[in-house]
Amino acid sequence: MGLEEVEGMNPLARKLQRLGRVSEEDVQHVLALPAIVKAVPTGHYLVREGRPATECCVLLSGFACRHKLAATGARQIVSFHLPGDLLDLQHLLLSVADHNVQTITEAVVAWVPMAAIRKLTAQSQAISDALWRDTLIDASIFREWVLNVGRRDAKTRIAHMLCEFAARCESAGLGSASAFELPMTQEQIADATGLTSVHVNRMLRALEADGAIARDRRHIRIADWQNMRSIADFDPAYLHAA
Amino acid sequence: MGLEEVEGMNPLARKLQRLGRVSEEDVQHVLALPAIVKAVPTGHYLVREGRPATECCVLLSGFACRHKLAATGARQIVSFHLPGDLLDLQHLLLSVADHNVQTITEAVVAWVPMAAIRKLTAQSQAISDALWRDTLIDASIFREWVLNVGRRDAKTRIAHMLCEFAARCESAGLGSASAFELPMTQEQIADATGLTSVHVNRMLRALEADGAIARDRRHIRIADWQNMRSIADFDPAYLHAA
DNA sequence: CGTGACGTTGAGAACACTCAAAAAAAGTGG
DNA sequence: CCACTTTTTTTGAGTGTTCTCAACGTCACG
Repeated sequence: MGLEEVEGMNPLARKLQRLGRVSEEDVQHVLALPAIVKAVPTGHYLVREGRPATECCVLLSGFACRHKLAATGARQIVSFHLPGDLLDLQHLLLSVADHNVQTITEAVVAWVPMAAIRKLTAQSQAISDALWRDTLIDASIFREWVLNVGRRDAKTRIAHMLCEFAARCESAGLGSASAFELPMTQEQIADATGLTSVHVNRMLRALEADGAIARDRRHIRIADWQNMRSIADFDPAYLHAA
Repeated sequence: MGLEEVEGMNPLARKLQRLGRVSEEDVQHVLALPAIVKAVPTGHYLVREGRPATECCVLLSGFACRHKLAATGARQIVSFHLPGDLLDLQHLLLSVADHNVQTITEAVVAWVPMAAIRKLTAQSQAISDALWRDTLIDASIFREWVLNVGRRDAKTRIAHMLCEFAARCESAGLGSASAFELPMTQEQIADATGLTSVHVNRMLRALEADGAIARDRRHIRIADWQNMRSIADFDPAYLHAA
């Protein structure tokens, strides 16, 4: 089964179109890449630190996170991933993985041989640019996370993470930024923000008490987005979405 | 004055050779790029957040840092840069800067028009790969910084920063990793590690008291590198230097 | 209806922060 | 080269945000 046979609007095609001036023909070339599509369960490792990668994993549905471990065993999530995301473009040019990628929900992924992608990037400047641009946007998000974890207090930090997730979901066509479902546990939010799950819990309730968000289970509503932006110190410029 | 006229072994040429299979001819093409070389003082801004960038800045001598500001005014340094580093390759494909770049010492920089670089990357796959690879390594370092700031305690965090800086200096040919000069103030170390300068001072003295490092002003000696690696939780794999 | 994962709450401890001030070093100008 | 200023480093005392440990509640699922 190939990428072009994925049901519904292909999230990868959508993402490519967002990334730049990629022609319809180029998108077709990408979707024609040889791929093995698989359904994987929650918690499944897609990339392992220290392992060489010869295939590129595309997330077609579900959510994933990228994480690293400290010597103490503490885990730091360095990014979350949505349908359409290319999960290891790094390995197009870096031979060994420096982090793990793991699903946080059930997911459907496509495995594409690196060699096939390299061939395509050599042929099409537009595709090469789009993929490079994608890795640059990832890097921009990492920079923002360094700031988030390094210089914001717990409440702001969590609010920022929520804003970013909401904005990215909306821009990926997964629904509205003002009402969405969180796929991650509070412990995963903790690992992403450099806090403990206990403190994440307290701060989520504090955000709720402040009226910044409304919660029902994992469902989040942001009634006043301008207010939330200000509480979260969130300026979406770093997402380079436009 | 062009890049090829820089005195001594050109740090950019050295870096390109480290980045991949770039032929002597390709290196010459890079050095032949039109460039305006300038000496700039300490604290000079090379890139400003929010500004579009049409030129790429190459650091030829001296040191620089990349930083972002939180709404509270707190500053987070997200990376340090050494001679040979390309300071805004991001802007090859992202039109607006999402962070600042500022010198932390006197420096000499070369300004190269983006258009000229784009032309070169379109012509040579090897150069394009080398530059893309450089941005991917930057991203890997950002990921490590998220972990460093998010999940390591203050002493480990500072030790890690020192190890990284030492390793990068050595690999850039600026001297030995076991004895080097720090170009940054303790306040800048604080901004890079998400701490206060007061606490950085205490932790540096603690590292000294532990025998992990020896200091004289900004000069650092690491007698037992294996010990320091272990204290710092430092594994250089993420630098993808090999 | 049991079991395990996830979320919630409380009490006490700790790591890092704030404020403040002095000492040392590095620039600056006469 | 010395007096002066500014920046950087160092030290102390008290505070607070976040952590740790521990327990209990709740929900999903078999």
